[in-house]
Amino acid sequence: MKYKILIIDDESSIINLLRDHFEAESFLVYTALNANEALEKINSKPDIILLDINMPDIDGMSLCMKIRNHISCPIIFLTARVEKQDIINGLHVGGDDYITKPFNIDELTVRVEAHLRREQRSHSVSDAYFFDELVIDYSKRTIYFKNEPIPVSKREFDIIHLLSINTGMVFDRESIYEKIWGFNAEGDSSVIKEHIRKIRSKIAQVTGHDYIETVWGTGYKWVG
Amino acid sequence: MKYKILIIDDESSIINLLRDHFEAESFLVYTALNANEALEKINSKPDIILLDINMPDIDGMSLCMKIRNHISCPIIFLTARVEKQDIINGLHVGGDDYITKPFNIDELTVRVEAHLRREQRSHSVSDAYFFDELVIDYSKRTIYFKNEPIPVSKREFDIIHLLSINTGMVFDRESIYEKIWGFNAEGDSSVIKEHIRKIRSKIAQVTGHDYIETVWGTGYKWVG
DNA sequence: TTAAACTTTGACAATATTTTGACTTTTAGC
DNA sequence: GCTAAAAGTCAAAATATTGTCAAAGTTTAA
Repeated sequence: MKYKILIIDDESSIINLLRDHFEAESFLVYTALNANEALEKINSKPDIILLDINMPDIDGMSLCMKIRNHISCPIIFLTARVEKQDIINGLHVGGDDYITKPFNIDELTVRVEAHLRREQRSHSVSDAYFFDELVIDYSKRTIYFKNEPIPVSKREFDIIHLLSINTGMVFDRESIYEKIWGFNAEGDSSVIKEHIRKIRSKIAQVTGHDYIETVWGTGYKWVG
Repeated sequence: MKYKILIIDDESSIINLLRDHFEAESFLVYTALNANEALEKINSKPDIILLDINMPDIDGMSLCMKIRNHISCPIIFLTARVEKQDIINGLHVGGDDYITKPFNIDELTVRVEAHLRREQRSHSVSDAYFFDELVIDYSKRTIYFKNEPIPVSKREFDIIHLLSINTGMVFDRESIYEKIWGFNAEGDSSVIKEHIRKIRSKIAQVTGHDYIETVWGTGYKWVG
């Protein structure tokens, strides 16, 4: 499986340089010259993102925030060497990284690979959640009750996944829709109602218990 | 910068195991074998705390409360698998987490890292307000008393939220109405009377205490 | 290519909440 | 104590949100 990398920079010379390099390293490369393009390309679910925060027309930090609302992969920031120290500190956050321009492309590659390895390690662990006899195995995308699988569809599993790894946290229909269908998906978040109904019916049929609680006026949450 | 982790457990074998592991992961490790030590070590301002709630001489929950009065970092509870369900539920309050013993150390590490990431990203100190046994968890939009949720409606929670994050500050009905319904909402701010009544009744029924004080001729304020 | 499974849609029913208004109680000042 | 303004109470009406169903559209797998 090829890793997907998204490169966001307003200088096409840099984009081309990086594209050539990472394609040669057999990455699947996506690129964006501006914020709008970047947010569109997010839907391709990249494994890692390179983001230039010095683009003249764009506030790199707020773009970063928007990206963070949709995806949690590592982001490596490309910054000018003259960047203020407080910005640099802000960037070095939670698994993210930065590298100053002009950069050594080998160093960049090493960092990218380190992040991907680390991400993979963290995903390979803790890949199932247990709620008594209900087991949600995220790597197999399967739910079990007393070791018997409960068949659910793709969308249904996506919703169960989102809610259950955030047990207790309330999601409104809009944000479930945005997170799973993609932020610029067109359509009506009221489909969620129907999916929730199916999920509840399938799980309750087997377990006799409703794991999804409606928070009236707000959304739904998983209760363990 | 190294992350600081405080490990509280009465079994020194577990302490040593965790110390070795987290030092190898380049954490700065602080440890405590009992409640007093724990409260002393709090002054080192750890970024995350691991707390065994099954210590024989110590009530883990009340220690947790005391810790909460000093610091608002995430706490991961180490619990026995046999712990009662209502305790488990209570632990999920305020963005905290729990892991059952015997635990997989990689899974523990992943959770620790996830919490540190989340904390950094959201910049938010803690998304919950603790007063004695009453906990208002803003991200979950839920109120708990002794770990039992008290159901409140959307508007009710909005009002509780506004008042409680500004404990002691008096709001007149007009300004509550403006802040929650929107400044150009048409309607009568006397609805607040009714909502306040419902809130008081719901909370008092469970806690026996009225957290909203009427300031006659002026408005209402939250009293902690 | 076809059949089955999945996803989406829209109308409507079922529920829960919010608001209203008439009424009672409490309060501060006279 | 008396009074007027402020706050509290209650139940019914109005409104908003969520649940359900069947049918149509779409994708997937054999």
